[in-house]
Amino acid sequence: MDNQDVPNEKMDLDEETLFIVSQTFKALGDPTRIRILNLLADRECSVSEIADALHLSQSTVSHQLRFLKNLRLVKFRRAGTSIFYSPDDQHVMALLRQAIHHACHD
Amino acid sequence: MDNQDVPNEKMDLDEETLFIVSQTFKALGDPTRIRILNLLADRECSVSEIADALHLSQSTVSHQLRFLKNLRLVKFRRAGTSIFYSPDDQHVMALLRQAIHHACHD
DNA sequence: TCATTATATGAACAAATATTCATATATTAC
DNA sequence: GTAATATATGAATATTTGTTCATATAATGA
Repeated sequence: MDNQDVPNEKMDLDEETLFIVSQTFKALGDPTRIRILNLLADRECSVSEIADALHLSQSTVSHQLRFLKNLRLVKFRRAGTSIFYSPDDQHVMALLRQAIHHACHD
Repeated sequence: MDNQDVPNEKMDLDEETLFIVSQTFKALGDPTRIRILNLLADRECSVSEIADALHLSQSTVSHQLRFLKNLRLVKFRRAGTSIFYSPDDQHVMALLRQAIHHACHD
């Protein structure tokens, strides 16, 4: 029932693929980033909205958003002095959704 | 086309779920552990087989296997003096397979 | 029992990481 | 222009993490 669309290719991982995959999972391996992405999955948010919603400092949120931005996991748009962030990688968001689903139901 | 089986539940993450999810992704966030799991996805292996196949020291492999074992991501069976490891969490293996697939094809 | 082989483990170390604090940058309103 | 607000950034710090080295444990065969 899981992942009919992902063929079970037996492959050796080349250096680049390995790097991308580990980077991706590393991004999802921190509670703060998970909470941020989970919030953005629900709605686009400004930095201060994220900080307020998750009880985090502005600096912490900004640092983590830079991390996520560098990996192109989030995108942003400016609106006045605010900057609104939203998810930008559906594959990674799917991984997160799946992991949360499994953690909740197993 | 992705993840029809994972409903898009908007949920706040409780502490425990957050911990499980971040632990899971942390496990997948290291190149060495990815290589080990990717190898085990193909075939059951002893510690020394893993070390040989991936050009890692016995100690490194053993330490990482303990890590994966603690999270119940791998299981093992003894055969003489050898111990053979294999995957023990189909959900996590599915996440890995998906991530590799996406990294290769995007 | 003793030697051999395979694996596990603890300590030490270096490298990576997340957060905080202070401050810089940028936009808007006046 | 200046003040106010929102966000970004760099340095410092504490913690976590991955590997190595040395050694311990466990099973086998002579």
